[in-house]
Amino acid sequence: MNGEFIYRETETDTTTTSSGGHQETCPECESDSLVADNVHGEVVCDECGCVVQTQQIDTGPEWSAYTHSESQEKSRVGAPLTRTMHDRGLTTKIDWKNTDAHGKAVSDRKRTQLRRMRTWQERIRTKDAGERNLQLALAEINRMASALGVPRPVREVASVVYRQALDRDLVQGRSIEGVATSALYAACRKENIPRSLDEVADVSRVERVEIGRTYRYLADELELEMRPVDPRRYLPRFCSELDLDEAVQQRAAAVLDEAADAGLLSGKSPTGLAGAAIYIASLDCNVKRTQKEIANVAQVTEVTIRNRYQEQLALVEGDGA
DNA sequence: AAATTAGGTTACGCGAC
DNA sequence: GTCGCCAAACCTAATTT
Repeated sequence: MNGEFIYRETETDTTTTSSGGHQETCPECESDSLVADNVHGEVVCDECGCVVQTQQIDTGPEWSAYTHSESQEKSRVGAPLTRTMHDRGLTTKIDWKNTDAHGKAVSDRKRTQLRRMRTWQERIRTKDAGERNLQLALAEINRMASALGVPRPVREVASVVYRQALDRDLVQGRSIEGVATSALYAACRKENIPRSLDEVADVSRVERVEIGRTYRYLADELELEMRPVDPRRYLPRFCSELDLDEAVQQRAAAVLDEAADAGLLSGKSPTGLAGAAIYIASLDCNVKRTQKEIANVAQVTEVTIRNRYQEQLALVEGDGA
C-alpha cells in the first residue's frame, strides 16, 4: 500500500469516521452520517449539523505537498523502497489463473471479481510506472535548468511538456533524458528565455542531434507551435556577458528591427544575428568589441558574425543613419 | 583585426519505395 | 519508416588586406 493514499483526506476534505471511533451515530437525530472535519478538528453530523466531538486530532501530515515529488520527499511513512526492482517492490501482482491457492477452480462470481481486480491493478501499476518515469525526468530537468540558470517558470513548463509527452506515449522508444532535455529546450523557447540548442546540449547527457530530433518530434506531436526565436531575446544576456551597457543593447535592438523589416532574419541563426547586431551597435557607440569576442559569447564563428554584419550594415547605412 | 575564399559538414524537406 | 538527395546555412582553415 502506498503511503500517499493516507494523505488524500486532509486539508479541506471531509471524510466519514471509521467504525473504530468513539461515536457512530448522532445523539440528536440518530443519523449515522457523522463526518470528520480535520481542518477544524471536529466531528459533525451531516444530517442535523450538530458538533458531536471537538478537539479531534488531525491525522493528516503537518506539511503540505503540491507535487508528487514533494510528497515523496516529505513523507516519512510508507513501505520500504528498493531500487533493485523495476517497480521498487511497491506494486502487487495478480496471477492470471482462475484458481485459488489450492489450485481449485473458482466460482464464476469470483472470476469476474478477479478480472476486475486485474484490470485495476494493471491500471494502477502502469500509472505508477509513468510516475516513476516522470520523477526521473523531472530530476533531470531540474538539474539541467540549474546548470543553465533558467528561472522557475521554465522548469514548470518543461514539466508540463514532459507530462504531455508521457500521456501521449511519445516517450516510447526514446530515452527519458532525451525527451526531458527536449522538453526543457522547448520550455525555454516558449517562455522566451532562449538558450541555444548548443547550450542545452552542453548540460545534457544527450547528443545534440538527438535533442534536436526529439524536440522537433515533440513540437510536432504536441502542436507546441514554436516560432523561431526572436534574436532580440539574446541581446540582454550577450550584452551583459560582453560588459556592454543599456545604450548598446538598445541600438542593437534597433538594428535588428530594421533587419526584421527587411526580411533578413528568416532562416538565419538567431544567435548569429544578435551577435552581428551587437557588433554594429558596439561600433556605433564607440565601445567596440572584436568579432571574435562576440562570436565567443554568441557561440557562432566570426565568419557567421561577419556575414550577418555585412547584411545588416548595408541596411543601416542604406537609409542614411 | 577583419575580410575573403574554398571546401567540408549538417540538418531539413521532399519524394520514392 | 527510411532511404537518398538537395539546398541553405555554418563551420574550419588558409590567405590576404
